[in-house]
Amino acid sequence: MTGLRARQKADRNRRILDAAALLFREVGYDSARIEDIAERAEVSVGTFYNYYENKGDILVATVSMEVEEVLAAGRTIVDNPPSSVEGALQALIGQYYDHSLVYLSKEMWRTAMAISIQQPESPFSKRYTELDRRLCDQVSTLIHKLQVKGLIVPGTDVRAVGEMLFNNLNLMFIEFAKDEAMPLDELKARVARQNRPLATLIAAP
Amino acid sequence: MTGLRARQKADRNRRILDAAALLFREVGYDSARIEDIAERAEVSVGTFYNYYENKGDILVATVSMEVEEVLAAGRTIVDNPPSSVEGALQALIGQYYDHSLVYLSKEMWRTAMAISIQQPESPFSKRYTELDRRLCDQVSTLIHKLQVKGLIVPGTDVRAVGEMLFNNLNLMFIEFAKDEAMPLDELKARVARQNRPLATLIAAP
DNA sequence: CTTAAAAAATGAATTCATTCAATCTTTTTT
DNA sequence: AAAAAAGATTGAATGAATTCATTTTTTAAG
Repeated sequence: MTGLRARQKADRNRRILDAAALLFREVGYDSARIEDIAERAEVSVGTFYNYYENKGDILVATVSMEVEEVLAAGRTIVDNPPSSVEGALQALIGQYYDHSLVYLSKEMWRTAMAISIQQPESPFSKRYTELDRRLCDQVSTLIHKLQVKGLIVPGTDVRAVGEMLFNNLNLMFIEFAKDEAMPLDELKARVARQNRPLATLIAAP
Repeated sequence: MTGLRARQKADRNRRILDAAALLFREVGYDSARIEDIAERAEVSVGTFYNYYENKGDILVATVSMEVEEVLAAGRTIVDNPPSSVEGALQALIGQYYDHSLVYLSKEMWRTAMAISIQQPESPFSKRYTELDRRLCDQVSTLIHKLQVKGLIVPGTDVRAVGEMLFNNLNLMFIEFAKDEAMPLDELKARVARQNRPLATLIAAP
C-alpha cells in the first residue's frame, strides 16, 4: 500500500490543481491570486510553491490537460479519415479548434502559450512543448495514412508537409487567441484557404 | 521651431529607450529593474510610466526597431530575387534569420513574442503584430514577383502560399528562440526542408 | 516505543512592477 | 509681465509573486 506521505502529496496536488483551474475560469489568470488558490486548496502559500515553480506553471499544467484531450479527439479522425486530402485535413483541424475553447478562454490560451515560449525550461512548459510535438506528429500521421491509401502522390516528404501544415494551424491559432473578436469559423475558413494550395498539389491525380 | 516641451519629451523618450535596450542586453529582461532603467535615463520611475505602459512595452519597442531593419533587409532580396522558387525563398528567409540575432538575444525575442501574445491590445504589441503582417506581406510579394516572372504556375493562390510559408518560418523561429542550443544553421536547414515540397510543387515546369 | 533523520508545510519578510496625489514647469491668456 | 491653465514629473505607497528560516509531520532505525 502507498505510504501516507505519498497519498497526502497526491491529494494536495490535486486540490491545488483543481482550485487553480476553477479560479482561473472564474476570474481569469491575472486576477487569480496565489493566496486565494492556496486558501481554496487548504494549503499555505509556501506549499503551493513546493508543488509548482510559479504561477505560470500551474496554468500550463491546466492547459496541458486540455491538449491531451485534443490529442485524443484527433485520434478518432486519424483512425478513420475522410477520403480526400482537403476533407481529412479540415476534419482534423476542425476537431482541434472545436475542442480548444470548451474549457479554456482565449486569455488562458494566450497566457499559457506566452509562458511556454518565455520559460521553455520549466517542467510544465516542456510538457506543453512535448504535446505540441505530438499534435504535429498526428498531422504527419494523417498525411502518411492518406499516402498509403494512394490519395497523395508517392515520394512526397510526408514529415515536411505535416510540419508545415501543423506550424501553420498552430500560428493561426495564436492569431485567433490574440483577437478576441475573431470567431472560430473565421479561423477555420482562413486556415482552409491557406491549406488549399498544398492540399491540392499533393493530392494524387 | 519645436517647443521646449516637445524637445524635452523626445529627449527623455530616447534616453529611456536607450537605457532600457542597453540594460536588457547587459543583464537580461527579467533582471533589469524599472528603477535602474529610470535612474540611467535620469528620470523618475513615475516618468518612465508616462512614456511606456509597462515593462514589457519597452522591450517590444526595442524589438520592433530590430524588425524594421529585418524588413528593410528583406526588401533588397524581394527587389532582386534569385530566379528559382527555392533559392528565392531561402535567400529571403536566410536574410531574416541572419539579422535576428545581431542586436537581440534569444531571451529578448522570447520575451517580446510572449508579450505580444499575452497582451495583444497594448500599443507596442499592436505595432509588433503590424510588423509581422508586413513581413508576411513581403513573403507574399516575393511569391507574386516570381509568379509574374513565370517561375510559378499561374492560378496559384499567392497569398495563401505566402501566408503558409510565413507562418511556418515564424513558428520555426519561435522554436529556435525556445531552444538555446539550436544554431542558426539547423533552423535554416529545417525550414528549407519544410519548404521544399511546396516550393517544388508550385514551381512552373 | 523512542529517537534521530528526512521530508514537507508554513507564513512573515522581501522584492519589484505599478499607481496616484502632490508638486513643479511650460504654455497660453489677459 | 502676472495669473491661470495645461501638461509633466515625482517618489512614496500599494499589492502581488516569490523566498526562506523555522516548525511540524512522517518515516526509518535501534
